[in-house]
Amino acid sequence: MSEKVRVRIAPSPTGYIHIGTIRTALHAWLFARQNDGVFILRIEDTDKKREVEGGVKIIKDTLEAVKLNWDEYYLQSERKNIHKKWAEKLYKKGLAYADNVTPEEVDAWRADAQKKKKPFLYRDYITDERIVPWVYGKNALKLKSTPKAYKWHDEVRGNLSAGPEAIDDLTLIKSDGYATYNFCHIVDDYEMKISHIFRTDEFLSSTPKFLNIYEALEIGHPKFVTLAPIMAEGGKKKLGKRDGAKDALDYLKDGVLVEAFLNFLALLGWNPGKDNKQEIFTLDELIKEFSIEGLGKSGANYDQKRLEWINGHHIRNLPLNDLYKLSEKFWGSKASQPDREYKKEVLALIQERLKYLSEIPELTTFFFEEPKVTKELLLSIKGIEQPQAIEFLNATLESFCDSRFTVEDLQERLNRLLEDLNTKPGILFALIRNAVSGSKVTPGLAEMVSVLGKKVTIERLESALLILKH
RNA sequence: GGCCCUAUCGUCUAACGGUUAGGACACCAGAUUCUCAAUCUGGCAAUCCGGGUUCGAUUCCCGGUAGGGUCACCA
Repeated sequence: MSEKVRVRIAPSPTGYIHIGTIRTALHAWLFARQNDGVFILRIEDTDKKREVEGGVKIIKDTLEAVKLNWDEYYLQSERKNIHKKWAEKLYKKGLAYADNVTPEEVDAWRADAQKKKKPFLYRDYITDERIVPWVYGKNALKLKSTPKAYKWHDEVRGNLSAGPEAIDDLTLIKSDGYATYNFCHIVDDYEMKISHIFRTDEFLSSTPKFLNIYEALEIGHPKFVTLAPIMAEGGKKKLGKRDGAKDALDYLKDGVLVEAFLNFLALLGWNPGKDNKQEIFTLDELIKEFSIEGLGKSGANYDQKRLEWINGHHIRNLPLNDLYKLSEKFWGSKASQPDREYKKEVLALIQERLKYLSEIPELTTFFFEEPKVTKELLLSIKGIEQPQAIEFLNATLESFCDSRFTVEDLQERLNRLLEDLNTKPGILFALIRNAVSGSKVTPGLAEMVSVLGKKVTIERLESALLILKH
């Protein structure tokens, strides 16, 4: 009784892909991979007016970038004749019709319904006199609906139902010959033997209309897996492009790791259950743990802070070499000359501080260029005066001169300086930090100085002394 | 407005009639012989409201309320 799992993601090429689409795709993909099933990419490009140039490529590039590989690919517009064939079947059976109603008239009907505070149902307004022969490519074909109540099951929402008032005459084939989504997704899902439809909330209320079409077509339907919507941050609205839903690719450009991104999205509306409190998942773990039972019914807010936390975890969990590979396009222009070994050492120092790879330049500037050190900065440490600062830096210089610049050796010398100078790390270390980096925020002092190297460190200490003396 | 869906800490969520309502993010405090992080420890903090059913409701039912969705020759 175990039918082959075949799922699809069906985006339309209308621009960039936002995280809601990726989340739906991810859940479907995880389900397919877990069950040794098939993940299908079907481009829903039957609305030629809304289609944007390069839209298909954007979809493919985005899915590839987030590692959601597909096993089969279809362009819906190429299936025009198949949709036509199924539509003709309905037409011949008298279950579909064309009419001579103008768009203006429909608008007027709609306005009328609105005025009467009633839902607009086409079937309430259309009359037999308006029916005309259907000419493919010339006029539109509509379903002659059969109003009735429906009960159905949703894998996430449970048992659902709707009354006959939810049923209406949907357009099946547009006058340009292309099928509408409402019609062709049903035909295509059937022909492609889709087992589960992963989709979001917005299709819930049209499900009875779809059931009406399935029935007219005399075919069964896949299982419905209706995901909760993703809500805009802080807001109570469904997250959409207009609410600032970002291009999924933007996250990657900001240095969100793909695995972190998928980890974050997978957890939006899904959790591994009561016995598993895991929050950080690798992709393989997600495939293993994912389950339809773990999907939630209520809308989830998109939480940037949570994404940052998850991304930080994934960054820290990465072996240095892997992180370096991923980091390559994030280094600033000033870091172009130095060799990769040096950059790796720098990276190791900031690995546990990174939330986004895009933070690399700002955290590492002083490793690659002369810092701007000012007298004010050097004397900004409370509890230190100019003469003392000069004394401290001189002592440090003297001590560092014959150091081998290993972290251990430097740490020892720093500790000895604390004793010799009878001061606290909060003062001495801060002074050296400022002198060497021009920054108040850096990695650990000994580690940082070790990576900077003897030559650079000595130079910077000397130049800081000069600044102080003026 | 009709219809459909949803409702637990600020946020993501666990609980499938019996728990001191658990975890995580965020926030706050402390620890980590230096800053910022990271890490560890501790703290703050929730069942939308009103009725039922039941010995017992976060959980089941009904009604409110709130939010979302939908009512296209868009998907």
